[in-house]
Amino acid sequence: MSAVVDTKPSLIRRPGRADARRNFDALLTAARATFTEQGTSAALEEIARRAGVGIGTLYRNFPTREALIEAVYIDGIDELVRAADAVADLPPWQAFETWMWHYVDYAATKSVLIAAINSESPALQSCRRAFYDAAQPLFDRAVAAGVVRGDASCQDIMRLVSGVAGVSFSDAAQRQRVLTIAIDGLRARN
Amino acid sequence: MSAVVDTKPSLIRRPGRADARRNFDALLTAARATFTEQGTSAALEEIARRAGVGIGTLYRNFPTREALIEAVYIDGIDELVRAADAVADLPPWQAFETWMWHYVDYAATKSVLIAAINSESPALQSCRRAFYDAAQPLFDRAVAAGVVRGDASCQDIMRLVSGVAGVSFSDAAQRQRVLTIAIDGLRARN
DNA sequence: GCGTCATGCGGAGATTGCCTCCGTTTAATA
DNA sequence: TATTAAACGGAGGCAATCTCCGCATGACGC
Repeated sequence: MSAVVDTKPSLIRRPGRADARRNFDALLTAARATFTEQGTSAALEEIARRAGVGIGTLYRNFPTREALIEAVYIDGIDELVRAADAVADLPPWQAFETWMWHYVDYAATKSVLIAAINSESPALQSCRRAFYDAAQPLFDRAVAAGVVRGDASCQDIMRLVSGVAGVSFSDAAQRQRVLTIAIDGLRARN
Repeated sequence: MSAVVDTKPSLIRRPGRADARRNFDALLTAARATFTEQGTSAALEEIARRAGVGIGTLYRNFPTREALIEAVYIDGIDELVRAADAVADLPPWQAFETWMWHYVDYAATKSVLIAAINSESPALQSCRRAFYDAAQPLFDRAVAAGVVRGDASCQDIMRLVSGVAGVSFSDAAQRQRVLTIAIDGLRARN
């Protein structure tokens, strides 16, 4: 039996050795910050520097820039999946809508990352699956209750919303307005 | 009075001298192809090589990578603006919808470019304006006829659709389905 | 504790792409 | 055809990417 393990359940596989894991996490944190500030073409050497490790360590953990971006992206999905539990006891439409807004916030900040990675990678595939598994029950319940249109799959809807969320709006009000139209359009016609 | 001018009316300013204009167009064509194949971080030297010009010529016409991407992007808007005329004599909803699908096709191929440019650049601003000027009449007519919901602006709707179009779908059928939901959601509730 | 060894570290250096600069070439005009 | 303003293009300096390998260190059995 293993002792107390890593804090995160995590969709990403972290290294086994303590120092390696420490560096891995530091890199991920530094990468998230740097990508957010400077975009996905930020210098990898700076990320290594910020993380306090050598460039060699960065490349050992993430052989390509894409692998690093992907890891940052995937890392963020965990919380989202967990957020699905938190809304489970709300009424169908409310649960669905609330979580959808969570998702919107996430997709907005991460759309830059999505654009920079090959979405066919196996790691991303399984990550997406975990994500849809979290979304599906909320969706099913809402459709069963007749509050969400049933002529589209859950996946369809997630893509629709993520697409809209990824657009760069001129101001927060417009973003709110457009997303409201999009989400509102998902309601079943009465 | 000037003699017969350039073929394109164009939102982009092309150089005056014949050889320069030839190179400018060749670069734009090469850039479009290369960016489509390899993404926006493709080697600029390769683009120059494909266009059959020196790297110096590329940089003279497009001082930064962003300027080149922007030019490719803007270049594509022209056709879209012209397509708005072609649908002018269809019935309101049909005109609106048909053009929207034109837009969808455009936005899908160009979403990668949008992500890579600073959308606050003045050239892009005025380009966007020309674009909205083409869209607005179609939208107004559709709203006046009561076939499109009036609680959103034309701009709101374009952003919504472009966002959805930019998502990478697993197959064409899903893309079709999701976009149909999005566009359908714009209809006025009966 | 202590030895051993597999695993991870990190930076020097080769490679590749970015961008500038300036001597040469060429289209336009009279 | 001569003049000249504009454009051409690639050599070269600089910066970032990525590999490689000798050194360091955490894990584990004793």
